[in-house]
Amino acid sequence: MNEGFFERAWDVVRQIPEGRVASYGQVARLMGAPRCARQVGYAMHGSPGVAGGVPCHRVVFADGSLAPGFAFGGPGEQRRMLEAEGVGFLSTGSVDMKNFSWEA
DNA sequence: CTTATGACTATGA
DNA sequence: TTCATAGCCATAA
Repeated sequence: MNEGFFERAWDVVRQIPEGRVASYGQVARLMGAPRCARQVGYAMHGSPGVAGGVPCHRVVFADGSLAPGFAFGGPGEQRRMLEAEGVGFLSTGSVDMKNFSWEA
């Protein structure tokens, strides 16, 4: 069951429930690599996308910020998708992790 | 084998 | 508060 590092990251992201967000460090920790947040982000870059079962749009920075410039069709697009799932945002433009951080 | 890169995070100015 | 830098580690060349 040992697949590549990337596929393991996708597997964790796949477990993120709708209307919830997780930070790269959180995903990295759940996959057994708490120091590999960067590699998780890189895995999202190489992810098959939401159509492939990897809701990379639910993965955000540790402070709730979104990935600038590398969103699906635009930085505002990712925020729009999260809002559509019920995720709340702060006036700072970051996700309200205080209430929507994935706990699992 | 070594070097370079990067959708991160923590810390300091 | 925002901006810059250092550290971390997997992948590619």
